[in-house]
Amino acid sequence: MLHINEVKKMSGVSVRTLRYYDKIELLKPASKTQGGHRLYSNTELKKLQQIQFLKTIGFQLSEIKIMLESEEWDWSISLMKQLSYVMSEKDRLSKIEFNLRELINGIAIEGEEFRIKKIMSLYTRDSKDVLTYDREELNIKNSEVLEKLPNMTSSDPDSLEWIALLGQLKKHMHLGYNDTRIQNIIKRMDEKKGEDFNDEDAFLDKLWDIRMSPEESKKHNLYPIDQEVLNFMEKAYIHYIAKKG
Amino acid sequence: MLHINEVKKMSGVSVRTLRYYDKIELLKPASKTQGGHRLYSNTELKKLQQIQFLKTIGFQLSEIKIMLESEEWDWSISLMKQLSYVMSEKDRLSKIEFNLRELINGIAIEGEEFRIKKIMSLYTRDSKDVLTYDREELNIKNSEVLEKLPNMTSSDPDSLEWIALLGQLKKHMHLGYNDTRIQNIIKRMDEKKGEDFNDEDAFLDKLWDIRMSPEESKKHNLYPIDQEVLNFMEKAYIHYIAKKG
DNA sequence: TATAAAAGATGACGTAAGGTCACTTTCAAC
DNA sequence: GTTGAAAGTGACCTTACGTCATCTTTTATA
Repeated sequence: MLHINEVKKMSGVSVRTLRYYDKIELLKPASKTQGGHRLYSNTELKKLQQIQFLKTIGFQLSEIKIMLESEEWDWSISLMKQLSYVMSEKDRLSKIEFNLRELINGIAIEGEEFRIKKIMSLYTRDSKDVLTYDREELNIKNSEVLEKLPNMTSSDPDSLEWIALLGQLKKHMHLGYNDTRIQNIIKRMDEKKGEDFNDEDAFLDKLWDIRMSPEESKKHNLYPIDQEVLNFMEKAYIHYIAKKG
Repeated sequence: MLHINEVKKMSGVSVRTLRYYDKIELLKPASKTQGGHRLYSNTELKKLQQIQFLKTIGFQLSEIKIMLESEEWDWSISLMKQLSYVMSEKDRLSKIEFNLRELINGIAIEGEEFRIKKIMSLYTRDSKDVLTYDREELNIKNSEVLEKLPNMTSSDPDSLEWIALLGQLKKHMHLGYNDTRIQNIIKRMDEKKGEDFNDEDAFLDKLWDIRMSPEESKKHNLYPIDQEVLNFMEKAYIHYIAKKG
């Protein structure tokens, strides 16, 4: 027979938790001393481990209680239920992750305040399902970019580099287009532009050429790049070519 | 001025919730009638939508309150923190999903007997060790990541470029270290490494040198860079240097 | 065997974000 | 002025315990 503290040491479950399980009748001690101290046997230890496991796969204590009480429990059904729940949760988190990355990259390019407020106001209506609303918005705005969207998610490293490079350009813009650092960034941009291997580059070239037309830039509003940065990029690029050439 | 029920209809937020937000001083009505009925203006509606959005990306009300109260809040840090939390949650759910599928398949294949044997053995034998280890590992991950965050916010375009470059390396690793595209990426890495301008680069150099020590690489786990990629990077880099002369 | 210290028990309050009653007061229309 | 709808407040409920505060039992030692 084990005292409550020994059970704690063997299972890692806190004393408070054991008393709580006793109270809600999930796990009662095998017996008690005359003075009322709880005593546990191996049977209870095993059951405790079952509880631990079922908790880690996401069941609530009330559910676990029912499962362990009834001898003939249909495990497969509740496991399937649990699996579908876990999957939907993962899905939800993926959407959140997507939104977060978009926001973070937006900040990297645009700087703090402006972008945040802009994006937040994008989610104004039915905030029930943010992502579907988002998709619709994009659909309406520009179907062209939408086709590229699956490849253009911010977690794609190729696109990410463009975002990073543009962000650095803005960050160090104050150094002037002739600065070494700026010229290096431009150089890397040019080199990356030169990689004309896959189909994505049609889009990337467009991004590069956006600087020519403010109207075009409005069409590709996924990561709005303000005109100032684009103008600066053009200047710095010309300078780079002149030096190089 | 809008009555509370009109706000509900426009925002989808329950009346109880609005009263709750009032009580915790997250969102106070613009004014009240003589009788004490809450009246909201457009300003409050907008703020409510911001709250809704921040909630959908997983922030707690207490955090949202602080964010909206302080004028110049460092959004990038809290967004990164949130992202790292979301990622660890996804990770946890993936492990649960794995366990669930294993159990379900076991039942499907082996029938009744399986559930007793497998489930029992799963938690009696080593599940306890596995689980506690698991939790601790996650905790360590989180705290370590948080320490690095101030320097390593990937909303900073400089760090972002490193992440993007490493990501591309991984993505195109299958092409082999001698491939033109790979060599181009390595070239840009080398060039960026050469930019030893500001203080952040101490960290970036470390990132570059991580390939030497697997233990160090574990410390910088925000965007886990597996050893495979690092080894590949080393090979490709050696090749690049050799070619370059 | 007396006593002190450690271990255990019990109970209350707190957590996050509200839901759900129960009861009272105000608003708006007639 | 009356009345029904809408608004107000307050209390208790939810999960799975953590954290005191106070009291009792057990155990070790003198």
